[in-house]
Amino acid sequence: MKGDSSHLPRSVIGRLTKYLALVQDLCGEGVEWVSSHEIADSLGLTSSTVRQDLSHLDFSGISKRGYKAAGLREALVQELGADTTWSVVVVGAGNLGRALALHEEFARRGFNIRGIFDSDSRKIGRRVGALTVRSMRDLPNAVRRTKAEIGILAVPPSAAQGVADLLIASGIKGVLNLALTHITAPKRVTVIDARIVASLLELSHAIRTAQAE
Amino acid sequence: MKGDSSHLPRSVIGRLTKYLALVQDLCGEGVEWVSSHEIADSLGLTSSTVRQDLSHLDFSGISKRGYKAAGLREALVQELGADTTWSVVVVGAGNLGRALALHEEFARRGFNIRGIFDSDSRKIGRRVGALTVRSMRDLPNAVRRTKAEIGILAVPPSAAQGVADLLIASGIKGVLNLALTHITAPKRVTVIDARIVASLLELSHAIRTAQAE
DNA sequence: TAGATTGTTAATCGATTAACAATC
DNA sequence: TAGATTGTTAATCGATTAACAATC
Repeated sequence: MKGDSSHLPRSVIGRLTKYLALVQDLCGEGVEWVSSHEIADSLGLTSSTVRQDLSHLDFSGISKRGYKAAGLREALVQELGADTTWSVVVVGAGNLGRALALHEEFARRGFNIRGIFDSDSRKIGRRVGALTVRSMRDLPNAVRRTKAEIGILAVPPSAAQGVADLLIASGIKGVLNLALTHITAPKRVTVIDARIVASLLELSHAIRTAQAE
Repeated sequence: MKGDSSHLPRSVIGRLTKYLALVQDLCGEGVEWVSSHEIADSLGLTSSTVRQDLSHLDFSGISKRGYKAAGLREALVQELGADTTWSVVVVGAGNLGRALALHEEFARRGFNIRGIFDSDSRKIGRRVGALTVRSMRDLPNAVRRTKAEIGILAVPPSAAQGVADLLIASGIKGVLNLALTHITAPKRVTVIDARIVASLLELSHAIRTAQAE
Protein backbone atom coordinates (compact mmCIF):
# COMPACT_ATOMS: atom_id res chain seq x y z
CA MET A 1 0.00 0.00 0.00
CA LYS A 2 3.04 2.25 0.30
CA GLY A 3 2.45 5.59 -1.32
CA ASP A 4 -1.00 4.78 -2.69
CA SER A 5 -2.11 8.28 -1.94
CA SER A 6 -5.72 8.41 -3.06
CA HIS A 7 -8.87 6.98 -1.53
CA LEU A 8 -7.83 7.05 2.08
CA PRO A 9 -10.88 6.81 4.35
CA ARG A 10 -11.99 10.04 5.98
CA SER A 11 -11.20 8.61 9.40
CA VAL A 12 -7.57 8.15 8.40
CA ILE A 13 -7.30 11.65 6.91
CA GLY A 14 -8.69 13.06 10.13
CA ARG A 15 -5.96 11.37 12.13
CA LEU A 16 -3.24 12.37 9.67
CA THR A 17 -4.01 16.00 10.50
CA LYS A 18 -3.44 15.19 14.16
CA TYR A 19 -0.17 13.40 13.44
CA LEU A 20 0.97 16.42 11.46
CA ALA A 21 0.17 18.85 14.27
CA LEU A 22 1.96 16.63 16.77
CA VAL A 23 5.02 15.98 14.64
CA GLN A 24 5.36 19.68 13.85
CA ASP A 25 5.43 20.34 17.59
CA LEU A 26 7.99 17.58 18.13
CA CYS A 27 10.22 18.90 15.37
CA GLY A 28 10.00 22.33 16.97
CA GLU A 29 11.23 20.80 20.21
CA GLY A 30 14.15 19.22 18.41
CA VAL A 31 12.90 15.64 18.73
CA GLU A 32 14.52 13.45 16.07
CA TRP A 33 12.77 10.13 16.34
CA VAL A 34 9.26 9.17 17.32
CA SER A 35 7.72 5.71 17.65
CA SER A 36 4.17 4.61 16.90
CA HIS A 37 3.73 4.01 20.63
CA GLU A 38 4.72 7.56 21.51
CA ILE A 39 2.36 8.99 18.91
CA ALA A 40 -0.43 6.72 20.11
CA ASP A 41 0.07 7.72 23.74
CA SER A 42 0.13 11.41 22.89
CA LEU A 43 -3.11 11.25 20.93
CA GLY A 44 -5.03 8.58 22.81
CA LEU A 45 -4.85 5.95 20.05
CA THR A 46 -3.36 2.47 19.74
CA SER A 47 0.04 1.97 18.18
CA SER A 48 -1.57 -0.43 15.71
CA THR A 49 -3.82 2.30 14.37
CA VAL A 50 -0.87 4.65 14.06
CA ARG A 51 1.26 2.16 12.15
CA GLN A 52 -1.66 1.21 9.94
CA ASP A 53 -2.30 4.87 9.13
CA LEU A 54 1.33 5.73 8.51
CA SER A 55 1.74 2.74 6.22
CA HIS A 56 -0.36 4.68 3.69
CA LEU A 57 2.34 7.33 3.44
CA ASP A 58 5.19 7.35 1.02
CA PHE A 59 7.60 7.05 3.93
CA SER A 60 8.89 4.25 6.10
CA GLY A 61 9.91 3.95 9.69
CA ILE A 62 12.91 1.99 10.80
CA SER A 63 12.75 -1.04 13.06
CA LYS A 64 13.89 -0.38 16.60
CA ARG A 65 14.07 3.39 16.15
CA GLY A 66 10.67 4.46 14.94
CA TYR A 67 9.98 7.26 12.47
CA LYS A 68 12.36 10.12 11.75
CA ALA A 69 10.36 13.14 12.82
CA ALA A 70 11.40 15.47 10.01
CA GLY A 71 10.77 12.86 7.34
CA LEU A 72 7.41 11.94 8.79
CA ARG A 73 6.44 15.59 8.89
CA GLU A 74 7.35 16.00 5.23
CA ALA A 75 5.44 12.88 4.23
CA LEU A 76 2.35 14.11 6.08
CA VAL A 77 2.67 17.59 4.59
CA GLN A 78 2.92 15.96 1.19
CA GLU A 79 -0.05 13.65 1.68
CA LEU A 80 -2.32 16.34 3.07
CA GLY A 81 -1.27 18.96 0.56
CA ALA A 82 -0.16 21.18 3.39
CA ASP A 83 2.70 22.43 1.21
CA THR A 84 0.24 23.87 -1.28
CA THR A 85 -1.14 27.37 -1.01
CA TRP A 86 -4.84 27.84 -1.54
CA SER A 87 -6.99 30.75 -2.52
CA VAL A 88 -9.96 31.08 -0.22
CA VAL A 89 -13.03 33.31 -0.21
CA VAL A 90 -15.16 33.90 2.87
CA VAL A 91 -18.86 34.48 2.41
CA GLY A 92 -20.59 36.21 5.28
CA ALA A 93 -19.03 39.18 7.03
CA GLY A 94 -20.63 38.68 10.43
CA ASN A 95 -18.53 38.15 13.54
CA LEU A 96 -17.53 34.66 12.56
CA GLY A 97 -16.75 35.43 8.92
CA ARG A 98 -14.62 38.42 9.83
CA ALA A 99 -12.78 36.45 12.50
CA LEU A 100 -11.98 33.67 10.05
CA ALA A 101 -10.83 36.15 7.43
CA LEU A 102 -8.42 37.56 10.02
CA HIS A 103 -7.37 34.24 11.53
CA GLU A 104 -3.59 34.16 11.27
CA GLU A 105 -3.46 30.38 11.58
CA PHE A 106 -5.10 30.03 8.15
CA ALA A 107 -2.55 32.16 6.35
CA ARG A 108 0.29 30.43 8.16
CA ARG A 109 -0.94 27.14 6.78
CA GLY A 110 -1.25 28.37 3.24
CA PHE A 111 -4.95 29.21 3.17
CA ASN A 112 -4.90 32.75 1.83
CA ILE A 113 -8.12 34.70 2.14
CA ARG A 114 -8.63 36.51 -1.15
CA GLY A 115 -11.99 38.12 -0.50
CA ILE A 116 -14.89 38.49 1.89
CA PHE A 117 -18.47 38.93 0.71
CA ASP A 118 -21.83 39.76 2.20
CA SER A 119 -25.31 40.49 0.93
CA ASP A 120 -25.97 43.13 3.59
CA SER A 121 -25.37 46.55 2.04
CA ARG A 122 -24.51 48.01 5.45
CA LYS A 123 -21.55 45.65 5.68
CA ILE A 124 -20.31 46.15 2.12
CA GLY A 125 -17.35 48.48 1.99
CA ARG A 126 -16.20 47.82 5.54
CA ARG A 127 -12.57 46.97 6.08
CA VAL A 128 -11.62 43.56 7.44
CA GLY A 129 -7.86 43.63 7.88
CA ALA A 130 -6.42 44.16 4.42
CA LEU A 131 -9.71 43.25 2.73
CA THR A 132 -12.90 45.13 1.98
CA VAL A 133 -16.30 43.48 2.26
CA ARG A 134 -17.75 43.18 -1.23
CA SER A 135 -21.19 42.57 -2.64
CA MET A 136 -22.35 39.05 -3.43
CA ARG A 137 -22.70 40.26 -7.02
CA ASP A 138 -18.92 40.37 -7.26
CA LEU A 139 -18.50 36.85 -5.93
CA PRO A 140 -18.52 34.80 -9.16
CA ASN A 141 -16.02 37.06 -10.88
CA ALA A 142 -13.80 37.24 -7.82
CA VAL A 143 -13.74 33.45 -7.53
CA ARG A 144 -12.69 33.19 -11.15
CA ARG A 145 -10.12 35.98 -11.07
CA THR A 146 -8.43 34.82 -7.86
CA LYS A 147 -8.77 31.17 -8.93
CA ALA A 148 -10.23 30.50 -5.48
CA GLU A 149 -10.47 26.79 -4.75
CA ILE A 150 -12.06 26.94 -1.32
CA GLY A 151 -15.09 28.83 -0.06
CA ILE A 152 -15.83 29.30 3.62
CA LEU A 153 -19.53 29.64 4.37
CA ALA A 154 -20.26 31.84 7.39
CA VAL A 155 -23.81 32.79 6.52
CA PRO A 156 -27.14 32.08 8.24
CA PRO A 157 -28.41 28.51 7.70
CA SER A 158 -31.24 29.67 5.44
CA ALA A 159 -28.77 31.24 3.00
CA ALA A 160 -26.19 28.46 3.07
CA GLN A 161 -27.39 26.30 0.17
CA GLY A 162 -27.95 29.26 -2.16
CA VAL A 163 -24.48 30.63 -1.52
CA ALA A 164 -22.98 27.18 -1.92
CA ASP A 165 -24.70 26.84 -5.31
CA LEU A 166 -23.28 30.19 -6.36
CA LEU A 167 -19.77 29.23 -5.26
CA ILE A 168 -20.01 25.91 -7.05
CA ALA A 169 -21.30 27.52 -10.24
CA SER A 170 -18.32 29.88 -10.06
CA GLY A 171 -15.92 26.95 -10.02
CA ILE A 172 -15.06 26.45 -6.36
CA LYS A 173 -13.66 23.00 -5.53
CA GLY A 174 -14.26 22.71 -1.80
CA VAL A 175 -16.58 24.26 0.74
CA LEU A 176 -16.13 24.60 4.48
CA ASN A 177 -19.62 24.99 5.88
CA LEU A 178 -19.92 26.71 9.24
CA ALA A 179 -23.71 26.70 9.29
CA LEU A 180 -25.55 23.90 11.10
CA THR A 181 -27.31 22.97 7.87
CA HIS A 182 -26.75 20.19 5.40
CA ILE A 183 -25.55 21.29 1.99
CA THR A 184 -25.78 19.25 -1.17
CA ALA A 185 -23.16 19.51 -3.86
CA PRO A 186 -22.07 17.55 -6.94
CA LYS A 187 -19.55 14.81 -6.26
CA ARG A 188 -16.64 16.77 -7.72
CA VAL A 189 -17.03 19.38 -4.96
CA THR A 190 -16.10 18.42 -1.40
CA VAL A 191 -18.16 19.85 1.43
CA ILE A 192 -16.90 19.64 5.00
CA ASP A 193 -19.03 20.74 7.91
CA ALA A 194 -17.22 22.72 10.59
CA ARG A 195 -19.93 21.79 13.07
CA ILE A 196 -19.12 24.26 15.83
CA VAL A 197 -22.69 24.46 17.08
CA ALA A 198 -23.13 20.74 16.53
CA SER A 199 -20.03 20.15 18.66
CA LEU A 200 -21.57 22.16 21.47
CA LEU A 201 -24.70 20.02 21.22
CA GLU A 202 -22.51 16.92 21.40
CA LEU A 203 -20.86 18.36 24.51
CA SER A 204 -24.28 19.06 25.90
CA HIS A 205 -25.28 15.43 25.42
CA ALA A 206 -22.03 14.11 26.84
CA ILE A 207 -22.24 16.24 29.97
CA ARG A 208 -25.82 15.20 30.61
CA THR A 209 -25.19 11.50 30.20
CA ALA A 210 -22.07 11.74 32.36
CA GLN A 211 -24.13 13.33 35.10
CA ALA A 212 -26.81 10.65 34.82
CA GLU A 213 -24.31 7.97 35.74
CA MET B 1 -33.76 -0.10 22.83
CA LYS B 2 -36.48 2.55 23.04
CA GLY B 3 -35.49 5.41 25.29
CA ASP B 4 -32.20 3.95 26.44
CA SER B 5 -30.65 7.36 26.41
CA SER B 6 -27.05 6.84 27.44
CA HIS B 7 -24.10 5.34 25.62
CA LEU B 8 -25.09 6.23 22.11
CA PRO B 9 -22.08 6.04 19.81
CA ARG B 10 -20.53 9.35 18.81
CA SER B 11 -21.45 8.71 15.18
CA VAL B 12 -25.13 8.54 16.12
CA ILE B 13 -24.97 11.69 18.26
CA GLY B 14 -23.36 13.50 15.35
CA ARG B 15 -26.27 12.60 13.10
CA LEU B 16 -28.87 13.44 15.75
CA THR B 17 -27.63 17.04 15.62
CA LYS B 18 -28.26 17.01 11.88
CA TYR B 19 -31.74 15.57 12.29
CA LEU B 20 -32.51 18.27 14.82
CA ALA B 21 -31.37 21.06 12.52
CA LEU B 22 -33.41 19.61 9.66
CA VAL B 23 -36.55 18.97 11.68
CA GLN B 24 -36.42 22.46 13.17
CA ASP B 25 -36.36 23.83 9.63
CA LEU B 26 -39.25 21.58 8.59
CA CYS B 27 -41.33 22.62 11.60
CA GLY B 28 -40.64 26.24 10.70
CA GLU B 29 -42.01 25.54 7.23
CA GLY B 30 -45.14 24.03 8.72
CA VAL B 31 -44.35 20.45 7.72
CA GLU B 32 -46.27 18.03 9.94
CA TRP B 33 -44.97 14.61 9.00
CA VAL B 34 -41.59 13.42 7.82
CA SER B 35 -40.49 9.92 6.79
CA SER B 36 -37.14 8.25 7.26
CA HIS B 37 -36.75 8.33 3.48
CA GLU B 38 -37.25 12.07 3.32
CA ILE B 39 -34.76 12.66 6.12
CA ALA B 40 -32.28 10.32 4.47
CA ASP B 41 -32.60 12.05 1.09
CA SER B 42 -32.19 15.51 2.64
CA LEU B 43 -29.02 14.55 4.49
CA GLY B 44 -27.44 12.06 2.11
CA LEU B 45 -27.99 9.00 4.30
CA THR B 46 -29.92 5.74 3.95
CA SER B 47 -33.38 5.39 5.44
CA SER B 48 -32.12 2.38 7.37
CA THR B 49 -29.56 4.48 9.18
CA VAL B 50 -32.16 7.10 9.98
CA ARG B 51 -34.62 4.58 11.41
CA GLN B 52 -31.87 2.84 13.34
CA ASP B 53 -30.78 6.16 14.84
CA LEU B 54 -34.27 7.35 15.67
CA SER B 55 -35.10 4.06 17.34
CA HIS B 56 -32.79 5.19 20.17
CA LEU B 57 -35.12 8.05 20.95
CA ASP B 58 -37.98 7.96 23.40
CA PHE B 59 -40.38 8.56 20.52
CA SER B 60 -41.99 6.40 17.87
CA GLY B 61 -42.98 6.93 14.30
CA ILE B 62 -46.21 5.64 12.86
CA SER B 63 -46.42 3.10 10.07
CA LYS B 64 -47.48 4.59 6.78
CA ARG B 65 -47.16 8.22 7.92
CA GLY B 66 -43.63 8.56 9.27
CA TYR B 67 -42.61 10.71 12.21
CA LYS B 68 -44.61 13.66 13.49
CA ALA B 69 -42.22 16.56 13.00
CA ALA B 70 -42.98 18.41 16.22
CA GLY B 71 -42.73 15.27 18.32
CA LEU B 72 -39.50 14.22 16.67
CA ARG B 73 -38.06 17.67 17.27
CA GLU B 74 -38.95 17.49 20.96
CA ALA B 75 -37.46 14.01 21.31
CA LEU B 76 -34.22 15.16 19.67
CA VAL B 77 -34.13 18.31 21.81
CA GLN B 78 -34.61 16.11 24.86
CA GLU B 79 -31.97 13.57 23.88
CA LEU B 80 -29.34 16.17 22.99
CA GLY B 81 -30.07 18.36 25.98
CA ALA B 82 -30.86 21.22 23.63
CA ASP B 83 -33.55 22.38 26.05
CA THR B 84 -30.95 23.01 28.72
CA THR B 85 -29.14 26.29 29.09
CA TRP B 86 -25.44 26.19 29.66
CA SER B 87 -22.92 28.56 31.14
CA VAL B 88 -19.91 28.94 28.90
CA VAL B 89 -16.59 30.70 29.27
CA VAL B 90 -14.37 31.59 26.33
CA VAL B 91 -10.62 31.59 26.84
CA GLY B 92 -8.65 33.60 24.32
CA ALA B 93 -9.79 37.03 23.19
CA GLY B 94 -8.23 36.99 19.73
CA ASN B 95 -10.35 37.32 16.61
CA LEU B 96 -11.81 33.86 16.93
CA GLY B 97 -12.51 34.03 20.65
CA ARG B 98 -14.23 37.38 20.35
CA ALA B 99 -16.29 36.21 17.37
CA LEU B 100 -17.46 33.15 19.26
CA ALA B 101 -18.33 35.22 22.32
CA LEU B 102 -20.49 37.40 20.07
CA HIS B 103 -21.95 34.57 17.97
CA GLU B 104 -25.72 34.93 18.26
CA GLU B 105 -26.32 31.33 17.28
CA PHE B 106 -24.76 30.14 20.53
CA ALA B 107 -27.03 32.18 22.77
CA ARG B 108 -30.04 31.21 20.69
CA ARG B 109 -29.27 27.59 21.40
CA GLY B 110 -28.85 28.05 25.11
CA PHE B 111 -25.09 28.41 25.28
CA ASN B 112 -24.69 31.60 27.29
CA ILE B 113 -21.25 33.14 27.29
CA ARG B 114 -20.55 34.22 30.86
CA GLY B 115 -17.01 35.46 30.47
CA ILE B 116 -14.06 35.90 28.15
CA PHE B 117 -10.47 35.66 29.35
CA ASP B 118 -7.01 36.32 28.01
CA SER B 119 -3.48 36.33 29.35
CA ASP B 120 -2.46 39.33 27.23
CA SER B 121 -2.61 42.44 29.41
CA ARG B 122 -3.24 44.61 26.35
CA LYS B 123 -6.49 42.75 25.72
CA ILE B 124 -7.69 42.73 29.32
CA GLY B 125 -10.33 45.35 29.93
CA ARG B 126 -11.50 45.54 26.31
CA ARG B 127 -15.21 45.29 25.67
CA VAL B 128 -16.59 42.33 23.70
CA GLY B 129 -20.29 42.96 23.34
CA ALA B 130 -21.70 43.02 26.85
CA LEU B 131 -18.57 41.39 28.29
CA THR B 132 -15.18 42.66 29.34
CA VAL B 133 -12.02 40.66 28.71
CA ARG B 134 -10.67 39.53 32.05
CA SER B 135 -7.34 38.23 33.28
CA MET B 136 -6.66 34.50 33.38
CA ARG B 137 -6.17 34.96 37.13
CA ASP B 138 -9.93 35.53 37.45
CA LEU B 139 -10.77 32.39 35.48
CA PRO B 140 -11.04 29.78 38.26
CA ASN B 141 -13.27 31.98 40.42
CA ALA B 142 -15.42 33.02 37.48
CA VAL B 143 -15.94 29.38 36.47
CA ARG B 144 -17.07 28.58 39.99
CA ARG B 145 -19.25 31.63 40.47
CA THR B 146 -21.04 31.33 37.13
CA LYS B 147 -21.18 27.54 37.48
CA ALA B 148 -19.78 27.35 33.95
CA GLU B 149 -20.03 23.84 32.54
CA ILE B 150 -18.37 24.43 29.18
CA GLY B 151 -15.11 26.11 28.27
CA ILE B 152 -14.27 27.18 24.72
CA LEU B 153 -10.55 27.16 24.00
CA ALA B 154 -9.52 29.78 21.45
CA VAL B 155 -5.87 30.10 22.42
CA PRO B 156 -2.64 29.30 20.56
CA PRO B 157 -1.84 25.57 20.42
CA SER B 158 1.07 25.92 22.81
CA ALA B 159 -1.20 27.30 25.54
CA ALA B 160 -4.13 24.94 24.99
CA GLN B 161 -3.24 22.13 27.42
CA GLY B 162 -2.33 24.50 30.25
CA VAL B 163 -5.58 26.41 29.91
CA ALA B 164 -7.54 23.17 29.68
CA ASP B 165 -5.92 21.96 32.92
CA LEU B 166 -6.90 25.21 34.60
CA LEU B 167 -10.49 24.94 33.39
CA ILE B 168 -10.70 21.33 34.53
CA ALA B 169 -9.25 22.14 37.93
CA SER B 170 -11.91 24.85 38.23
CA GLY B 171 -14.64 22.30 37.68
CA ILE B 172 -15.52 22.61 34.00
CA LYS B 173 -17.34 19.59 32.56
CA GLY B 174 -16.74 19.93 28.83
CA VAL B 175 -14.21 21.63 26.59
CA LEU B 176 -14.58 22.72 22.98
CA ASN B 177 -11.05 22.91 21.65
CA LEU B 178 -10.49 25.18 18.66
CA ALA B 179 -6.73 24.70 18.56
CA LEU B 180 -5.23 22.08 16.25
CA THR B 181 -3.67 20.33 19.23
CA HIS B 182 -4.60 17.25 21.14
CA ILE B 183 -5.69 17.84 24.70
CA THR B 184 -5.75 15.22 27.41
CA ALA B 185 -8.35 15.30 30.15
CA PRO B 186 -9.72 12.96 32.82
CA LYS B 187 -12.55 10.72 31.66
CA ARG B 188 -15.21 12.74 33.50
CA VAL B 189 -14.46 15.75 31.28
CA THR B 190 -15.46 15.59 27.61
CA VAL B 191 -13.21 17.25 25.06
CA ILE B 192 -14.43 17.87 21.54
CA ASP B 193 -12.15 19.24 18.86
CA ALA B 194 -13.65 21.91 16.62
CA ARG B 195 -11.03 21.15 13.99
CA ILE B 196 -11.49 24.17 11.75
CA VAL B 197 -7.92 24.14 10.51
CA ALA B 198 -7.98 20.35 10.36
CA SER B 199 -11.10 20.58 8.18
CA LEU B 200 -9.28 22.87 5.78
CA LEU B 201 -6.45 20.34 5.59
CA GLU B 202 -9.02 17.63 4.84
CA LEU B 203 -10.42 19.83 2.08
CA SER B 204 -6.93 20.35 0.80
CA HIS B 205 -6.41 16.60 0.59
CA ALA B 206 -9.79 16.00 -1.01
CA ILE B 207 -9.25 18.63 -3.69
CA ARG B 208 -5.82 17.29 -4.54
CA THR B 209 -6.93 13.68 -4.84
CA ALA B 210 -9.98 14.72 -6.88
CA GLN B 211 -7.66 16.53 -9.30
CA ALA B 212 -5.36 13.54 -9.55
CA GLU B 213 -8.17 11.42 -10.94
C1' DT C 1 -58.39 -3.66 1.92
C1' DA C 2 -53.89 -2.55 -0.24
C1' DG C 3 -49.98 0.02 0.18
C1' DA C 4 -46.56 2.32 2.66
C1' DT C 5 -43.62 2.90 6.40
C1' DT C 6 -41.95 1.68 10.81
C1' DG C 7 -38.91 -1.07 14.08
C1' DT C 8 -35.83 -4.69 14.35
C1' DT C 9 -33.10 -8.65 13.12
C1' DA C 10 -29.62 -10.46 10.24
C1' DA C 11 -26.02 -9.65 6.79
C1' DT C 12 -22.54 -6.87 5.11
C1' DC C 13 -19.16 -3.77 5.20
C1' DG C 14 -15.35 -1.22 6.98
C1' DA C 15 -12.36 0.21 10.58
C1' DT C 16 -9.68 -0.93 14.62
C1' DT C 17 -6.91 -3.93 17.17
C1' DA C 18 -4.01 -7.95 18.03
C1' DA C 19 -0.38 -10.68 16.76
C1' DC C 20 3.84 -11.76 14.82
C1' DA C 21 7.44 -12.40 11.33
C1' DA C 22 10.84 -9.35 9.42
C1' DT C 23 14.46 -6.36 10.51
C1' DC C 24 17.59 -2.96 12.22
C1' DT D 1 23.62 -10.78 19.58
C1' DA D 2 19.28 -9.52 22.00
C1' DG D 3 15.73 -6.42 22.15
C1' DA D 4 12.67 -3.26 20.23
C1' DT D 5 9.88 -1.58 16.67
C1' DT D 6 8.14 -1.67 12.12
C1' DG D 7 4.84 -3.33 8.40
C1' DT D 8 1.31 -6.41 7.45
C1' DT D 9 -1.90 -10.17 7.93
C1' DA D 10 -5.64 -12.03 10.42
C1' DA D 11 -9.16 -11.46 13.99
C1' DT D 12 -12.24 -8.61 16.23
C1' DC D 13 -15.22 -5.15 16.77
C1' DG D 14 -18.67 -1.84 15.57
C1' DA D 15 -21.39 0.62 12.35
C1' DT D 16 -24.13 0.65 8.19
C1' DT D 17 -27.25 -1.42 5.15
C1' DA D 18 -30.63 -4.81 3.57
C1' DA D 19 -34.58 -7.23 4.36
C1' DC D 20 -38.93 -8.12 6.12
C1' DA D 21 -42.63 -8.98 9.49
C1' DA D 22 -45.63 -5.96 12.02
C1' DT D 23 -48.80 -2.39 11.60
C1' DC D 24 -51.45 1.65 10.61
